[in-house]
Amino acid sequence: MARFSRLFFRRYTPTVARELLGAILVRVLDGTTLSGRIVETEAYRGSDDPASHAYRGMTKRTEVMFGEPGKAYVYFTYGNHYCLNVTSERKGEAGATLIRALAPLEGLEEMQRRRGVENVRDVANGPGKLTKAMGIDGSLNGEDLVTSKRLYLVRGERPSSVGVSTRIGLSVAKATEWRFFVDGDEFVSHYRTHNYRKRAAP
DNA sequence: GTTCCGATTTTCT
DNA sequence: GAAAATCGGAACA
Repeated sequence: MARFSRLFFRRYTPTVARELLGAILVRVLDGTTLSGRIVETEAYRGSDDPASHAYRGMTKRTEVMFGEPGKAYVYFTYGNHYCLNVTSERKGEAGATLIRALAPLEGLEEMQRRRGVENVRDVANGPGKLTKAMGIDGSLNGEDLVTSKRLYLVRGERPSSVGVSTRIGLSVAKATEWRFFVDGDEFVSHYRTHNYRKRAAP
């Protein structure tokens, strides 16, 4: 189970976001291991990306987006949900990939319990859903995914076909196609309404 | 099946 | 004071 190196994350964010498809997100919680295959991501950058939290410069919240690549950026939104991102670009340059959906692997029953749903498809097919399923909250903001024992990423089989679309839930930069997903995967969110557009080369 | 709407609180202006 | 990288339930078809 090989992890990604720091250098993997120290690159152009849309590239990192696309190459994270197929990787396994692992959460170790109270001795239990929860994991899932990443099937949907979105890229956010800095001063050239109006949709990014980092667009107007560094604030307390966006500090980690400007820091060392390969760390967890966890933020709270809509008064209810946490979202998990992985930082990228070199130190000083803002960048993060939002993990939007997982295909559950290990610890499915525990994740179903945490989510309060039976249907496997509904366990982690959204950014707020997967953090709840895996017990990820603000205490993991800044966690180093390259070295952490409680939250990390391992390499997985890359999908043969990758879909591309605009990002979801934005009021600005609506035309930028920085959402990536495993083409045809049942665990991708908004699978009927946003799985359109051209496909990127594998 | 799709569309619409309210919840709830942090963050930044 | 407004908006928010969302979710789930209700209504409708």
